[in-house]
Amino acid sequence: MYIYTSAAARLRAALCIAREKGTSIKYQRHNAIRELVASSLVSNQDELRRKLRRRGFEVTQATLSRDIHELRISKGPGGYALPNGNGNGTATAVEDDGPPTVAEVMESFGMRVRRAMNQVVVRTVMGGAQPVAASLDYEDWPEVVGTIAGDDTVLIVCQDSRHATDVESKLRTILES
Amino acid sequence: MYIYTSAAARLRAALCIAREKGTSIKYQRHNAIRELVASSLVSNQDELRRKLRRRGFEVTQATLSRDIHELRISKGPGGYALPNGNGNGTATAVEDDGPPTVAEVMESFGMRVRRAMNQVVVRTVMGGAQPVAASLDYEDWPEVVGTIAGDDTVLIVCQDSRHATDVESKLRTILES
DNA sequence: CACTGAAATGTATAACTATACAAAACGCTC
DNA sequence: GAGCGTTTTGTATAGTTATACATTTCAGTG
Repeated sequence: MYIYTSAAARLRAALCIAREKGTSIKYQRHNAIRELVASSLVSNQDELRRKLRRRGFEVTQATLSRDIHELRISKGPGGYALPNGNGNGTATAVEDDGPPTVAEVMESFGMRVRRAMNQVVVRTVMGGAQPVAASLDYEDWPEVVGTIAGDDTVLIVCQDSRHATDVESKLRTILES
Repeated sequence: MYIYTSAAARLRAALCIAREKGTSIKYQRHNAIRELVASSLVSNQDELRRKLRRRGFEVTQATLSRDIHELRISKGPGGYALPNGNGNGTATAVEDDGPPTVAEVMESFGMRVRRAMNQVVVRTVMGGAQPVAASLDYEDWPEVVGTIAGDDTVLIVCQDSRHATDVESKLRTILES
């Protein structure tokens, strides 16, 4: 069973927006899928479902199977991929209001979260560390003393172990949605 | 149950040919798969299995799943497809034996190893930090929570001080050997 | 040749994806 | 709002792919 009430509410709200903008909710979801597939590793449809849920799209695996077919997305050794080469042309029309949130970039790039003492280490897809660190810096979490990012790893330094544990669980919640 | 006798006979015959040509039967099958995938529509692994059987290769779906993985073939709306664009160039020397080991890169680049609390800092020659960190990530040592690399310094975050000491000594051993 | 470790394969099944069908939501017209 | 054809979605399940484990084959070595 799913949480029908909140889902229904969310759907209605989303539909309201959709009508105002003249775009269907399905079309918006397709754009979100393209974005996720292009910028992060998506290994199966259930993973995609969880990532979409964090963005407000709550659908079942069956719907995603249909979406993927309609978008002509293919699956290979590196997870799902946009159609051949120019898979971007249609990917536009993505509104970005200000810097992305930690939740957003973690959904897109985050892979693993681990803690050691007062530090938290986040593994991301290649090139994902900088955006994650930037969003953390921007949101300015009180537990976080500072961040350092390489190519696919972010080191988050916290006040102490307890705060690190808090940060770890917050990030892990986002990731596991 | 399958017809073991004829299968066995065919295998032996094929192996005989294989030896003469100096190529393994698996390699021959891989080439046949590439050819079929490139020139005809293959929608699933069972179809591929039947097509291969006509060419004298009698294997199960499981083996084909492994072959497809090794050949880095992807599946999309148009059936299976060879890897990215130049699907042919790779025809030879497919299996590379992965990234270099930590030992190899440390011998090449490593200069000094020091520890502080649960962290280990490795100094390398200029530009050596990334390869060292990459090999550490690849080998996925259990004591290591994560790594971050600059130009000539790698920071290795470990579970705790004890693990960091272990890592320190392992790296130092490589360096001094 | 017997033994040994590595590589390749088959079997059985878990994991994942596609689809038939039914229900709901939509966009119309009246 | 009621009626009606179309579109979208969920449910249940069939279809497809990946993988743990066991077995067989292969290449060396003593």
